[in-house]
Amino acid sequence: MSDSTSEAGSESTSTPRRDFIREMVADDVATGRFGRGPATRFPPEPNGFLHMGHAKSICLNFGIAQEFGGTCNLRFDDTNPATEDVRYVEAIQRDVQWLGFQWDNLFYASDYFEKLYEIAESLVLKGKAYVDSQNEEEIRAGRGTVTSAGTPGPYRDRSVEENLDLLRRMRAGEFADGTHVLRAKIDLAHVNMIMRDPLLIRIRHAHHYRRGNDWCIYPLYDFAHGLSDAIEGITRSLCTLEFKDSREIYDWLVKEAGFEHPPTQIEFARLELDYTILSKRKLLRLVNDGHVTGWDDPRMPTIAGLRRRGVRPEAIREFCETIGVARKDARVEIAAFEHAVRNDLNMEVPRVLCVLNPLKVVLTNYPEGQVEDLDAPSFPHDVPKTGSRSMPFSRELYVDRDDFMEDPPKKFYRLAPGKEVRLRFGYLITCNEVVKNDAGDVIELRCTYDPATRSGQAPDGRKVQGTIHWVSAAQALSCEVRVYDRLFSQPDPDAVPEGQDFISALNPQSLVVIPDAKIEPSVANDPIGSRYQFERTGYFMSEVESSTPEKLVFNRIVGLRDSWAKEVKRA
RNA sequence: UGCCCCUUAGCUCAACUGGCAGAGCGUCUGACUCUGGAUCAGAAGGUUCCAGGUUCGAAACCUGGAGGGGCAACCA
Repeated sequence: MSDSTSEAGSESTSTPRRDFIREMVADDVATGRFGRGPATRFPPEPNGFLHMGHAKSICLNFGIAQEFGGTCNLRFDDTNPATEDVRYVEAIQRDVQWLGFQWDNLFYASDYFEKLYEIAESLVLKGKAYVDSQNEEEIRAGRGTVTSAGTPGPYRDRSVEENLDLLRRMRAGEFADGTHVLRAKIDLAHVNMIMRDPLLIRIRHAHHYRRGNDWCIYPLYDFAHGLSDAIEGITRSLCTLEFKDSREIYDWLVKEAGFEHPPTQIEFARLELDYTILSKRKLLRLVNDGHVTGWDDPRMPTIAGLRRRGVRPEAIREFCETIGVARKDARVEIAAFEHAVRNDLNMEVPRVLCVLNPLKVVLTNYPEGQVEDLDAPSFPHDVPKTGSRSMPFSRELYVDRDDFMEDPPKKFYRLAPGKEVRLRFGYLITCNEVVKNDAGDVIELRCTYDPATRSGQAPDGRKVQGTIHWVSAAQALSCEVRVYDRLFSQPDPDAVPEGQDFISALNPQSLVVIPDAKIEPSVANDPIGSRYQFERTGYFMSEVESSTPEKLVFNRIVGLRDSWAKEVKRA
């Protein structure tokens, strides 16, 4: 952010490191090469929900506009009637805004169809484009291969008049799908396959979600994209690496169309994240095949999913900043994202105690019927926030089953027969007796508390290693907790054995529902959607769709780092 | 097999036009002594893929090699 420059003398020690794209934009500003301010755009196709990969692009495009006083448009690249839907354009707008960005203009490539058509005619007139009437297979065959040149088809040298006539009749709807296409006339032997007379326009008698049935010739990506950028006065068109080879046709088209100071394409590496998948096509399959509950399933890497899970936009922006932008394919560890999420939440959300897997504890020497209120600060000492709540304490409590072992290994600092632990914000207790049912399951612990240790400290100075969380049985609220974990069980979900696909890599444990957890009563009247750290467990948010005042439901946003689990794994 | 891109710490990545190779995660140690897990501090960790060359100086530029990726959709 902008720290004040008024601070004395210190040479800009905090000049932010710039990536290669920002360097270029800074240079554009310095040299005035475009004759206009920096202008970027975020151009999603409305055929799915936005995900983390888009978040990277959004932060880049909108971020550059903010930092350099430029503009950033939201443009829907809606040139394929088969896949697009208003529902997606609405979701995309909501997600961009939720991330904290506002576009300068909202545009649709489908509004440029007429303009694009005019450009197409002008290319025909210049002899730079022709109508090809070969079928798909013939065109493919005529393109050659990466190592051999293509061969001209029989329609390549049609006259300008014939091309123009055919193009007009294509537009008028006289021809069936696939009978003709408009192609740029460039070079069938070009080393760049994309330049071998790329297809510009195809016939599609289909319903377009915005144009209805009034338009039947649809521009292909390469034709529409650069020219749309140029029409909007974009200066730098930021896209991912796989479009590298498209840059040549991009430049060719904006030049042939006669744009002054046309935009220039810059490519950066697309984001890949461990243990998840960032491909709209594959995410759509998860949705359609019912592997998740929808695009906003909290396990999805979509913006909507992360929002529902409880992640804040600040964390996503912070993450995008830390991963940077470069020209090398980057696979980022999901741990880095989880770190950003914790880092954000740590400074923001209050701590509460929630027992996920309740085990009853009876304090045999605590007066029956007595309830005392313990004061519990909501934030640890190093979070600069204040506030506290009171926690009822009584003879019957719940602690977490994980915090008790009947036959503990060494270095287990929690409850075990004969062992003493500290109850967070409360007394030291010692376990004296383990009660089991007929099946041999532990159903209750009978303990004694030390009345002199209300502060958590023993007056005699004895050390107690473990501190565990707890709730008072009578006052605790029952709640449902949905423990979300990684969607896939391996870092690269596509790296599966022959014959299988990413579906087989799904993590069967990605959602574990705990129907009856016990949470301290202080949260009872908090608004739905409140976030907390459940101490020693993780960060949680009350589920917006499912929580009711009668029955709270919590999503686990992210767990805490767990060194004991690591210790266990090591053993 | 043609063209293009990439190769830097254990891992994932930075390093503007050649000028002391840096982060995050992970690991280890310490502090806070009421979160075993938060947070903070410190440490360890490098033949910049290899071989040559240019230069006072190369991760960066040049040549060759090795390994990985992209491109031959009427998708974007």
